[in-house]
Amino acid sequence: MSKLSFNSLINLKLTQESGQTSQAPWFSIEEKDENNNQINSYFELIFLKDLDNLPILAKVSQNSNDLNHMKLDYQLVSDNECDVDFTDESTIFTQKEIESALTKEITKIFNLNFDLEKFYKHLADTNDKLAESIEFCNGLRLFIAKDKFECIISSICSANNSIARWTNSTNQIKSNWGYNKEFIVNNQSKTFCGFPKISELKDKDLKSCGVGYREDYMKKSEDLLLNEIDIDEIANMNYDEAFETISKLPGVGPKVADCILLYGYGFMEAFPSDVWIKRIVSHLYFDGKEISANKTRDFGMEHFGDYAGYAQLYLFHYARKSGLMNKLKK
DNA sequence: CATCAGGCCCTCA
DNA sequence: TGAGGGCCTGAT
Repeated sequence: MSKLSFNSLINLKLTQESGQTSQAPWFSIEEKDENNNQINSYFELIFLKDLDNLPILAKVSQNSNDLNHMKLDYQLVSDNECDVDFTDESTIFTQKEIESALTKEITKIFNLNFDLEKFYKHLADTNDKLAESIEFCNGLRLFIAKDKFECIISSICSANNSIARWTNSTNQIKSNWGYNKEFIVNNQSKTFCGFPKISELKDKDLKSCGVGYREDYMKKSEDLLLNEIDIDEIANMNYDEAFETISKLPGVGPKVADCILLYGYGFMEAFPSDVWIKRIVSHLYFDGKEISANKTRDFGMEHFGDYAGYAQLYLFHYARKSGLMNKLKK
């Protein structure tokens, strides 16, 4: 077992299960430690871009009463055990290289470099209405996409859709056409799937995965991403440029664009405004007077600045946990 | 059997 | 520039 660990404030379970749209929650198991504290573990197949897209199964786990620590273990594809065997000849990278790249990737995915305490202090100092959300959201972090293309396709899929159907569709796309690999997890065999590359999804029957009319949007977006728009180049743009560029994709309106920019690229100033954020913002900041989605977006970006992405995440979760959401239901 | 879901696109003032 | 109707499909 490896000894990799992280020492930032994070509520792993909350972050995984708060319904963020960049990706479906990872495969999870719950265990108890010797003191009967709950330990939450999450598994996912990660591709290390810095190491020729080396596939690796990551396991992050956390003791539920210690939100300042998180543990990281991993398995290579060639292994069937939880311990890594670096004598395998198929492994052309050193243990150090792998662990360094994996640590970097996990840090990105769980947004561990973001200073949560500073964000909380900012809310308290400015006496923002969102300050009371901290009690419901302590340790909640953005769950950043591990694959930009996956984020784009699944975000297009999320529009006018239910979470259950959205999760189902993306999982089917992965298991049908993505890289599949079996691992032994918790003493049983389990298949993990990566998301297909752009070219691999080109001529596939996406409708069979239940995406409905969105298939058209996805196909045309794939064409653009293969021929005109460089998916990685967007990361080098400023927010406005990136928003304009990603909005060229069919099926990508303002809300989906901001989701992709926030969760796929880490643009923290994005404020994805769906119908719920609209209702919550109207209630909390406009005295209940209903405002449009566009105006909600303008307000969020102006009011929260570089904290807009986190503010949106906290607003949503706060409303859900405090009962406000039920109250605003129409 | 209707209605609706964590929007987008298109049309028409 | 913005308001409003239609839309795949599975769940309820």
